[in-house]
Amino acid sequence: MSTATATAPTKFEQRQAEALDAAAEIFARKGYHATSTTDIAERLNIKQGSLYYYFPSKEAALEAVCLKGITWFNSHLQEFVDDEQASFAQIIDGIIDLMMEMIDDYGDYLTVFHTDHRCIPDQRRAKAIAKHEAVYRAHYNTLFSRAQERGEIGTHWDIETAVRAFTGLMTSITAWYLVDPNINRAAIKQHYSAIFLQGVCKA
Amino acid sequence: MSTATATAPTKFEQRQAEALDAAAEIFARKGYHATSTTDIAERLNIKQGSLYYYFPSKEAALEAVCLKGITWFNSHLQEFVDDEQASFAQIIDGIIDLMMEMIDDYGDYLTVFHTDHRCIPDQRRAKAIAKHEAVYRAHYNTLFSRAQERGEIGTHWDIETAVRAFTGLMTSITAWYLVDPNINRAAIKQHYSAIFLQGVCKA
DNA sequence: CAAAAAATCTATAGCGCTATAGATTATAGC
DNA sequence: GCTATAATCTATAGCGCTATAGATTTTTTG
Repeated sequence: MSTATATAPTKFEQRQAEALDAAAEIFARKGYHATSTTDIAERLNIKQGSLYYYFPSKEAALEAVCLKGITWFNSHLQEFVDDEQASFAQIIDGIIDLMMEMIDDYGDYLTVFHTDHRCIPDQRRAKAIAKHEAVYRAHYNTLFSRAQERGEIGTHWDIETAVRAFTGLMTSITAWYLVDPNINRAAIKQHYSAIFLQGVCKA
Repeated sequence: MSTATATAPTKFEQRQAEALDAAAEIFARKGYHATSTTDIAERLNIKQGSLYYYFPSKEAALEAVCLKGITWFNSHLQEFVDDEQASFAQIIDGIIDLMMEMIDDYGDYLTVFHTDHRCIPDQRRAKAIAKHEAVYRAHYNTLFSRAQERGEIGTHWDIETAVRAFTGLMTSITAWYLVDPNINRAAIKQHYSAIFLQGVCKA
């Protein structure tokens, strides 16, 4: 019974996850370099040195935060790739929803990934993050290429440009939403979806 | 002749501008907190301490960089506000051009503003930057409201949402362009302009 | 409850960085 | 060319931060 694949998290793992949350929260608020390990420890009501029971280094914590964020997003993006029935419009709406859900539930992780993933030294980032970034781009490419083949995106569109434009819009949702979480979700979704779909699908 | 308004820059001012360029360059590459004053000094071929002949502090340098960037952009945005003849489509194309020009000529300043302006402590940022950010938003609001009054933007659009979406697209141009400066300017301009104009103007 | 393991604390070594002060070299003005 | 001013250098004080080591407290387990 102990060798089951999805074993319940140990107490250590739970606490480690709390530490990760704390790190994400403070990194998101102050930026990686501007947060001290003391800041994170205070958030957990422990002393600075005790943090190192859960992480070998501040940098490892950043890496873990970035990894958790992009892994979560990729796994959900995968679901759209797997569902070959959905229309492009449904997919776009779905991804916008997904992004908003991520902002609600993992906003700090998202922020940290966006603003600080380049603080991870190149060599480590190549190992830890680059693979996931490639997956993320591949998923978008698959979805957009498929739409183009089906005639849902004009043939004159360069897929990479369309993907860039879409992710740019996604990022601006993030920036907005994080500043004012009371914003009208439905309105954002409707407008952004309209902008993108009408821009890319018609003409 | 010495009291003329636009007096030629003194040697000191020239060198100070060089120091600003160096700071912008390194800040843009490594981020504010990750760059040391030694890094900046080396770029200028002087010793670390000598920097303080041109700036009272590292933070003041950051503030100056951010200020120069946003001031440049605002002054050019002003030109669009002043030109009441231009169509919305012309304005959007013009702003995209403007952004690309800024990326070419002041890319580092733009990057630093985007990624590090929040490193300026709140109190100082309120004094130094906030005013310019308000101008920037006001200009966009003016341009977009005017377009809506003229029927160039659908009446169901919330101006602020449209502005956000547009600036989000602008930011993604920046991110892209900075990674690969050899990209096809004309193609980007055409596609982004199309996405936005068709999304906002029709329907 | 006793012993073992886990979690946290205390204290500090050691590093790198910012900013300053005073000395030094280069430049400009007469 | 001499003097004054500008520009840069050298040296360092002093701070805050990361990471480690060993002591200590808390929790688990038999």
